[in-house]
Amino acid sequence: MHPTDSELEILNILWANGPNNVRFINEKLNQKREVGYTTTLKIMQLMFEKGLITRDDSNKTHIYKSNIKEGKTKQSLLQNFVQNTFNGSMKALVVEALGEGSSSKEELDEIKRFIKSIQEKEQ
Amino acid sequence: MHPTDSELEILNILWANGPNNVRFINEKLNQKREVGYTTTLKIMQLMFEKGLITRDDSNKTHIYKSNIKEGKTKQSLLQNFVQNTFNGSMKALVVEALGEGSSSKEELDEIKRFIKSIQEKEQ
DNA sequence: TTTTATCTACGAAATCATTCGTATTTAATA
DNA sequence: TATTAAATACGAATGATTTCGTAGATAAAA
Repeated sequence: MHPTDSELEILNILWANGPNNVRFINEKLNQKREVGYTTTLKIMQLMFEKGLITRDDSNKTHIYKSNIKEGKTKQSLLQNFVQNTFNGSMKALVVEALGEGSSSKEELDEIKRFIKSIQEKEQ
Repeated sequence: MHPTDSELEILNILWANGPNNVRFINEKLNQKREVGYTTTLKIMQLMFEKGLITRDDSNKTHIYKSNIKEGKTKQSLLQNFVQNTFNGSMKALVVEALGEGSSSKEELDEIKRFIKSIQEKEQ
């Protein structure tokens, strides 16, 4: 089950900050863009119904928690994106990713260093 | 302007096969999944209105042609995906892409060879 | 020329994501 | 206790995407 963009935004906040209430999430979201409180609440309620998140409702203020794994989720989203956009070829994606414009020079260097570290590890 | 998933499917066919009519696109789509002819037609008409594709309507059967560049489009989609999913870090994406499960061993090797070729070219 | 096949145009329904207003409940404060 | 503040629940509107049926136009075939 794939989260939508809005749901992913919320999941990212939960993954980075751990379980939290709606107000916290909403404030984090509002650091990026304007969102009404009840909008965030509604989306999180729907996410709860979908099973994307769980909640502790033993207190007035409910505490929400991600119910799906960050790594698995992102890997699945990536898989899906590669399928749709690059006909399933991860290489085509990497070619585009390492091509001009996509990343800063610093990040490119960092990526190359990472690749190198894999290669060394495996030999 | 970002194409939707369905629109991207159609664009991919146009990019790979050049200008074509609705029937051709629809048949290609039906090799993957069942889609009605008028569904494909409608989507392409909307794509035309959005300016994603152009058409030659001098004959009864209209010939449609992509109006956006494959490379630019995919780069932009990738940029967007990286922003939403990996907080803008292309490295985080590559880490996930080269991680286990995402690609076959063969493809991984291919990617590594590609990376190597870049590194050699730049030094 | 009449019939048949093919294509476009168009409208409308179904689904989904997002948004927010209002009502209600609960807790904290005066 | 009475008031205020904060939280949840819920319904409904909006807009976008996808789907397809039907009607009408055009060309090809009989």
